[in-house]
Amino acid sequence: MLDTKLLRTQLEAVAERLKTRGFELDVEQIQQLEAERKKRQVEMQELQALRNSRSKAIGQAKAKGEDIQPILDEVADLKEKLEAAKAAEEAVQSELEAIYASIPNLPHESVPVGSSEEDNVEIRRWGTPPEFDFEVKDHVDLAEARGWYDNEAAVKIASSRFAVMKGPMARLQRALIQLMLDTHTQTHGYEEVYVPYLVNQDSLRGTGQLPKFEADLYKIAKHEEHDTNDRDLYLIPTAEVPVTNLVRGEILDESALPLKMTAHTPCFRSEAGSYGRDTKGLIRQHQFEKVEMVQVVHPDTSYEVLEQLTGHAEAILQKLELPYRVMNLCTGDIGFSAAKTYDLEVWLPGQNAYREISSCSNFEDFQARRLQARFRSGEGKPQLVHTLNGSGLAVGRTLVAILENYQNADGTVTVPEALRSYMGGVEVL
RNA sequence: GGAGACGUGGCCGAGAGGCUGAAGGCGCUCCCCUGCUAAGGGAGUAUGGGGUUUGUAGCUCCAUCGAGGGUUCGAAUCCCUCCGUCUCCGCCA
Repeated sequence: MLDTKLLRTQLEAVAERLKTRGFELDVEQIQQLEAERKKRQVEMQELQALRNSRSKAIGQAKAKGEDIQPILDEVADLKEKLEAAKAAEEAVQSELEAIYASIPNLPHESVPVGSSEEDNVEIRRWGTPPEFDFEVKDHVDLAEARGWYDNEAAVKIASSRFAVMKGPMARLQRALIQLMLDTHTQTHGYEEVYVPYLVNQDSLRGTGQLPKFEADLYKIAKHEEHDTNDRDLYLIPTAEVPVTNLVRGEILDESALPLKMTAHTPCFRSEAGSYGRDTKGLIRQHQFEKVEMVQVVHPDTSYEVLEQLTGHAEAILQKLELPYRVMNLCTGDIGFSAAKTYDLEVWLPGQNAYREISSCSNFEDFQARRLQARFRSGEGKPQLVHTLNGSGLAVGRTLVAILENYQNADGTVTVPEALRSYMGGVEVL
């Protein structure tokens, strides 16, 4: 959520910047509602003040043994008036809140202006795509040929876009998770955390998945359908949700910053609206593994930290010697809550293309405001923190990248050096 | 899953319809006293929002005693629902 003060005082400028990401803000409507809000709120509060003072007077009169009937007569219709004023105020307020909750974050000035992924700017490349003197297979053909990947079985026990993996491939995925977690904890200074895979609505609101993106989430109905669903839980679409929500409602001591956390979790996405894209293989699944990095930092440092965090994700690709490039997402392509995002795209020989494998974002105080995640420095007022996160990395896609980049003519796969200790020393699968 | 107890500020803990945004204690901050240490005295110490102000400060109003509803002129206090914690029993990895 954006700062309401900013929305009140610099609405035009905000609308102007939001335009760069293709978002049209109805300035006039907001101004109207704000004026209405102000009026209603003052009305309501004045009535409340009157009620409070009269009620107090009744108490005092009673204590002195005086007749309270005159005061009671005076406030006879106050209750009804107050209720009406309250209802009016709440109506405007919730209308405004709904609008504010749907406004995306303002892009940082270093974000290139553009309308689609075509306009993303390549920052750097690392590594060279390997050359093969045989016809390369994609990860599906390769893994199916070895009996490692069984799409039919997944469809049978669940549905399409789920995976069944066996033997060395399943183990390779586990090895990747271990490598990533060990690297982030041992050399990048993150604390490993274990978190719930089901979360409540407050958590999803805190990180911005709700109210706008409910359709992308799997919901677990806890009660009968006719029951209220406030307490329904959702499968996490990313570890970002439970991990970032650890600081929801907290006032941290400045010395506790930065908070650096990493977690491996499965992620669940219903991917409504993406049918027809990446239907084959592991690229786009309803369930996939991811190692996530989350940082909660002092506002002054967040852009510096974004560079570091991106570097931490890159370090994994470098360890695995997978060629990749770093993209600065343009205003039209960054996510709802992000002020700036770098995507890491890994080279996939099977597709002859770079594909997203990590997304590293600075949310500034956009998430923190809704989370009410703050810190206090000295005597000062609590101040909102900045939050960041990045995949480090999407494990399923890393698995794809390894199979495809390390494939051999005979259908075997060489194990990257960095993974061998996690694979019992095996060099070739 | 069953039965009971409970949920108050940074922490402990009183309060049982009005003078309570909340006694007292601990902690913390500042000031005074003190040769050092120890001790003592005083003051302060929640969060969000609105109005006023170009903005800050200030002033002022509103809200918040697990959450949400209700009763009442008035609720931390009474009633209901939910969430959570503890104890005992049951079950389970």
